[in-house]
Amino acid sequence: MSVTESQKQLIINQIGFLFDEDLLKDILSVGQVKQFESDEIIIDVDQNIQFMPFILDGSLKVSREAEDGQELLLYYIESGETCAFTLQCCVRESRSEIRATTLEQTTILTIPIAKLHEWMGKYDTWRKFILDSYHTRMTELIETIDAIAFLKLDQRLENYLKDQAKLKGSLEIIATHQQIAEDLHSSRVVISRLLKQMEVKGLIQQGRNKILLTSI
Amino acid sequence: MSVTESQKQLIINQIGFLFDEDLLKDILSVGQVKQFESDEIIIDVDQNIQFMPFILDGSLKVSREAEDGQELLLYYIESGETCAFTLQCCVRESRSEIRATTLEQTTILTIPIAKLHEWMGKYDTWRKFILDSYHTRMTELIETIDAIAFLKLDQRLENYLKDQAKLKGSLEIIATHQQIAEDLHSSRVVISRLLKQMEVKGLIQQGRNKILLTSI
DNA sequence: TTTATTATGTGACGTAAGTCACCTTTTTTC
DNA sequence: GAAAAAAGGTGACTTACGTCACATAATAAA
Repeated sequence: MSVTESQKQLIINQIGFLFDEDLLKDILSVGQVKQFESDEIIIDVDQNIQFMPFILDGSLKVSREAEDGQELLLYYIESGETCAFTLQCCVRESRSEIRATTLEQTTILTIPIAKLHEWMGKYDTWRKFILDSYHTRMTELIETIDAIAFLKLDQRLENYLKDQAKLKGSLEIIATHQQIAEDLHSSRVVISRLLKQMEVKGLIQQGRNKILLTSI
Repeated sequence: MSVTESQKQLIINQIGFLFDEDLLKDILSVGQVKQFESDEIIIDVDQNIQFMPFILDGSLKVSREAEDGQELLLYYIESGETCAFTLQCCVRESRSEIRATTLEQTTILTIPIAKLHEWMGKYDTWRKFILDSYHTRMTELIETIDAIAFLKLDQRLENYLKDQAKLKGSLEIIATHQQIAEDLHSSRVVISRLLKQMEVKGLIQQGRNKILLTSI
């Protein structure tokens, strides 16, 4: 057995409902469960991807890097989801175009890429899952485009804070102004100013390294 | 026969190489070829999609609309390609999140959505094509995000003009400043100014409703 | 030909956001 | 506890871009 009994239960709880029995058996027999700390890079730009990751617990952020090293947040991946970009990298044996970083302690189930292709021909629930994953990501990318193109920074910042709170399941967000600025592709000074405005309006309370959402 | 002999040849030339023989036979037996004029809306936001489109000749632009009616260009679809968004709309029976408009006289092969699912289980070359389509579109969406987030408007305009020229296969671009402004989600006045700058620099020549790329 | 309509040019001005400089406060390190 | 590092606050300034107002040129309609 490549997974322990308790890991098996976790897998069944988190992603079991997505697949039929036979496929679940296959997943349990070839999958491996790995633990990552916060802020670890799981997949990096230009890296060759060897496995497909399922998030069992925790969360990832997926971001893009410009030539000058500037970063931009694309979307988050939460429990029960996977990274659609991995799929094609495997099929095409191409390199990653994005970076995936853990946001907290995260448990990931990894599937060797050889299996992905095999299951596409074999399991209907697998095909549905893969197509769903792609579609979810595309929709989120479009939402990202909408936000950058149509919203002003103060509104994007507010959305960002709400997203973070939802993701972590807490109204207290642990982050420096610098980190937020990088995610939103802005500068520390600007973010500091906007956060101060929000504080004056009574939307948040600030402490060193943390922001508390008061009136959401 | 739902397609004529000459249409059959067009299909084989444009997309035949993608699929194996049996699948191509299926495509020829259920597909229908339709002609569209320039600037026709093929798929609109919130519309229910009944078919999957293959571009045999011509091109489409895919765009997004904000609440206030502002538009933003997402990407282009050229000969031999399809719209990945359609795929999932079919599977999920959800509504379109985007708008697809013809850029010129365009010939499209339509496949009834019922077949898509069937072929996913049946043909390996079909699965590969679908995954490839998704991946291409995601990559293009990311490039769009890169452009909006990292580039200034003058650079985006230059890229836009080059893309248009490539797409139409001509260095003369037929468009008003207003149309360009809408695609780039900017304003007419700003585009006029930037184009004038490019003209002064000797990059382009301008006429009413047209722009000629001189030094590319 | 005269009149409307559409496309483009341009100055003046407003605003969001980025940059720079420098400061204070909090935390870490020695 | 002193020194260094990290985080955050703030005024002054710049820049890209948008908006408004109005002028001119080209084309279509009457």
